[in-house]
Amino acid sequence: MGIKNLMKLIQASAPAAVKEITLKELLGRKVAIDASMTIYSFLVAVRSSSDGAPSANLTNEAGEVTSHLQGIFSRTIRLMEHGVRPVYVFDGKPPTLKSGELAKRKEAKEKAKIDLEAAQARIAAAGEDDAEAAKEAVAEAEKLAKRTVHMQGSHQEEAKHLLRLMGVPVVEAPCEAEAQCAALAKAGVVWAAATEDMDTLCFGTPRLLRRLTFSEARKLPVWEISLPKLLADLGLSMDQFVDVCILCGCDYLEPLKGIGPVKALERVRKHGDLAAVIEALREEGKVPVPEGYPIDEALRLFHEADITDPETLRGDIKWTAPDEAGLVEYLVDQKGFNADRVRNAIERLKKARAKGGQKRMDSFFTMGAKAKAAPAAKKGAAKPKSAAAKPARRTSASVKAGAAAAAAAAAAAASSAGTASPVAAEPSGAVVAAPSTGPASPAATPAEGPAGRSAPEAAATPAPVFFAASRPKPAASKRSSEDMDSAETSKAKRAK
DNA sequence: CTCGTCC
DNA sequence: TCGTCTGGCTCAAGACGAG
DNA sequence: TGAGCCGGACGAC
Repeated sequence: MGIKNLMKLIQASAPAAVKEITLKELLGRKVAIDASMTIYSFLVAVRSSSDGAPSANLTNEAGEVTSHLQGIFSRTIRLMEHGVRPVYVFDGKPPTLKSGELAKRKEAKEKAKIDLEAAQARIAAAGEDDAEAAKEAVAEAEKLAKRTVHMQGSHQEEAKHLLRLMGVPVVEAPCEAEAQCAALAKAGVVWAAATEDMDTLCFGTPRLLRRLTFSEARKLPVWEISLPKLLADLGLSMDQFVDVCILCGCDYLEPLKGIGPVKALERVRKHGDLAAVIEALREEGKVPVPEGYPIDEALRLFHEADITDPETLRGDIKWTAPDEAGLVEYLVDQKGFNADRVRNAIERLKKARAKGGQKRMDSFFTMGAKAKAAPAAKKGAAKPKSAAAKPARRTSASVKAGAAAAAAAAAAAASSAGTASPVAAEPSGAVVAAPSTGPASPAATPAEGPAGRSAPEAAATPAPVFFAASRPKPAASKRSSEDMDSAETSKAKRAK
């Protein structure tokens, strides 16, 4: 899943697009979560071992798997206790161009299954005689079992049922959940998409949250990746960014031998767009490009992804009171959960709902902007990717001097643009080069904050910092909606 | 903090 | 020679609380 | 499955 090595590329060439944030900063935020990935990770991780045997998922007495329910239940409550308002987005039908990728995964899974059976046979054969061999076989079976984890439709349906009982909104995407998450974020229906899948950036989410898992500060901080900032620092338009990602290797298209992230970026900067890059590669003849290499279709999947118009979902995305009796009946009676724990959790959930429901100060601004933007939203049918889009600026130096210089140049250019006006930092409104269904208009993307906010920060740093793990806090800058986010209530009071 | 439990 | 890509390898992918 | 690490291949300079 995702774009190969994209995170590395970002860390090398646009590190400032990634910000470490705490859960506190997500208070009151609506966040779209890819449900399938979440469920899958719970199925893999939530296991329990019993005396010597390889670990297995949690189950009720009837043998039905409950790991995903346990995981979703506790994580959702935990998030809501921090004031996060999660929306779970479920996959629909996968696009046909993905079938190659899916077939590959299926094959790998079947192989793992065969290996697993072999390992299990070895466990049995080793018996008590050879404790050493048995232990080894168990360890191997353990790993293989995780590789054979297969998510079933029933798991998804059960998760939906649980979430609905909890009063947490569920969205059923027509196709890929990632695309729907991005559309929701782009339209401002949610504040960000939370997923590990970097594809979501290609689908145009203005904000991507990674590592929104885990409890409190116990582990790693959450990463917020800003798309406008990323584009500015890379010096790419949205279209060009997608081009780079496709060249790096995505689920839809085999990557080209000899082209990695560095060359992908270099090439797109040099030639302007994907079609031109491919053409040049064919002419040069050094990198083999397959005959019917379907770049147009891959482009279409990203630019015109099959999604439900976020505006039609806006009204349904609500956090309602949990159905307490329903939850007890489902989790305790049907799935064998501990009654006390469930009741306790429900109490926490009810309290948590109140916390997340508090209106953020900036919601006022957001709504104002949206109201104005709405009429303008209906744009004409999507242009077939304007190849005419000028290659933003091609520094010939960057090709020569490598990523470091390129990043420096890009960062400098971006920050100077950014300080002039927060809006200008959003490159050409490319972020909202919406798919045909996309209702988003530039102004409807609320609080394109990160670009505006971190631009001054970058300007204040004379030399480019490549692994800026700990950057100084940005000084409070101009008042805009995003400043309210970080400054919270104290700022709000002063503003009064 | 580690380790065992959740179902 | 250096930078970049590749292929093989490994590991870990949850949340919680009792002690 | 992805992400980090590493020895080796290969092309650019």
